[in-house]
Amino acid sequence: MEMHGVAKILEDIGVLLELKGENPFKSRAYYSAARIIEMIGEDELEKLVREDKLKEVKGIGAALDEKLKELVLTGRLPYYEELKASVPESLFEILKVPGLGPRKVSALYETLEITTLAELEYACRENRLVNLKGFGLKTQQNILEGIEFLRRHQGRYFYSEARRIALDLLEKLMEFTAIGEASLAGSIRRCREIVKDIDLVASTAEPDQLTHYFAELPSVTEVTALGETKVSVQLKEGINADLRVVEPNQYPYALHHFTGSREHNTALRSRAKSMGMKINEYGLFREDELIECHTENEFFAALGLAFIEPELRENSGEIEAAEAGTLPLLVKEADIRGIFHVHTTYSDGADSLDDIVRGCRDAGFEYIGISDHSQSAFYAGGLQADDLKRQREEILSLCEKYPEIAIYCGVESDIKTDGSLDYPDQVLEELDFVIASVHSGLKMERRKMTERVIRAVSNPYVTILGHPTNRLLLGRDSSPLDIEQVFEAALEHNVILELNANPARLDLDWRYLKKVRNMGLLVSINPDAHQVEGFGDTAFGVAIARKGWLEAKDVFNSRSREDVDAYLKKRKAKAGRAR
DNA sequence: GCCGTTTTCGGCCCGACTGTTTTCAGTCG
Repeated sequence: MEMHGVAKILEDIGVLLELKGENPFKSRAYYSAARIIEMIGEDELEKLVREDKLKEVKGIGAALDEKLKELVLTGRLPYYEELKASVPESLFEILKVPGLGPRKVSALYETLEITTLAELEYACRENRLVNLKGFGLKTQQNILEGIEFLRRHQGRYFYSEARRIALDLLEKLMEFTAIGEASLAGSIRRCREIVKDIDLVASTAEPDQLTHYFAELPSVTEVTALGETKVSVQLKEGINADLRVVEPNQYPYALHHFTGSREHNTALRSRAKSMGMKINEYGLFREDELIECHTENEFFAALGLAFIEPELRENSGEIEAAEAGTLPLLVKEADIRGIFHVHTTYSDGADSLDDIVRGCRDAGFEYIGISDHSQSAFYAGGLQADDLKRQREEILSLCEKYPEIAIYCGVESDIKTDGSLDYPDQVLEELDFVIASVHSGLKMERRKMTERVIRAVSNPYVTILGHPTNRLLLGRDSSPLDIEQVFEAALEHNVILELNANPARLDLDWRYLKKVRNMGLLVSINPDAHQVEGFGDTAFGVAIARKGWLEAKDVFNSRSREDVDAYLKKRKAKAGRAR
């Protein structure tokens, strides 16, 4: 049973219980368990089940323990199947309509027997919602707009894109004359790889003017809510943005509150309560007395905690670590000293080798690793052994031309379906490094795919495993793969794992990184750049690395030129002996 | 359904906004 399968099932049960009007706290218990399973991972879950230790996990009680055991051991859960059979599956689609929650969806189902988006749209057009208790003309209109919104955008955006739009908004916000402080908040501030909307927090002495100023910005196409402290708008890019406005002395509390995550906030509030305090977006209180904090730093301190970086606020151990003083010193963009995984016009890159090297030097990096596609990658103009030789000669001359930067000659070799690489050893041994990546045959059976990747990782010439799961965000699921086994093999064979920083990949997922770090594996944050501008993607990789608790010492390309030189030479010598 | 240094029962984080109501339920974050 797949980990994300288990988490998804628990999540579904939560929704189904809500639809059936069950005790909302019961649903919450399932949602919370889904989160827990997501974080602990597949291996760990199975281990806990086999050792009968699942019940010791906070948030898993007797009932969930039993259900999870059944699910993991048999791959089935009749409780879930029966629950699911009692409610039309298409109701899940309807739940995605903004403004429709389980109660309303349930009412639509019970009274009008609406089960699909199409039926709902039809019922709205036939004016059937107007006289329904709890509904009205306005709700009906909102639902119609919501359906259209869903069809246009699935309501999900890449972090890179949403962040760019959000920063533009923030800039506009700062132009308001009476602005105090303002910041990005929400999932963008936490660096989630996919976001649904933009959250902003601002302080001002003139809240009324600010909310109207925001609602009237030129990029706003629709105002969906406008209150005294909150504005919700839709932007021309399709994405929604929420602004929360507070008084200057409330700012740090509000910033924390609207940064979330919900799970982090809930956990922190419980902690505050147990310490005799109360948290809301306007402050931290003991009795009714405000505990004064001027920054988020002071806010955490008042709760007996070290400052928790926004990226870590997912309630996955950060509060405990902040209490114990064991939070990681997260890697920063400035720690990145060189770049691997860069394509040139030799294969499918847009810039010449010379331009790429110069661009990398000008960006202030100490080294660059060139890795064009290998010969099987026809679609990308992969290099024959002769082309590689020619490229190597050009690199040697560029080394003389640009002595400030080390240029490593490598390749991104396809991993063929049997797990072998795309060149014979005599070709590979000439190179400074090799990135091995799967590019085709993505839908193999799980066991075969795992064997394939492990065989590649076991090849002594492989330095880095490229985009390990092959997922495309919002486009393609990860390849079926026993990733834990791949990690073990990488550790055994001293292979670095790529964190591919392309905003559509961000592969490895941050949820794996803490485990990777604890295993002692090295990660290389690679832009997979196809032009000079592509180096900028490295920042997205750093954001994900931070989210995965990585420190500079866990990141290969935060090492100095001398250290990387030594590492690659040693690795190469070892490969030669292994043959 | 979970949890307990007040508790094995009775709580469970907290508040804004909208639309439907005429005091509040539902949704959202």
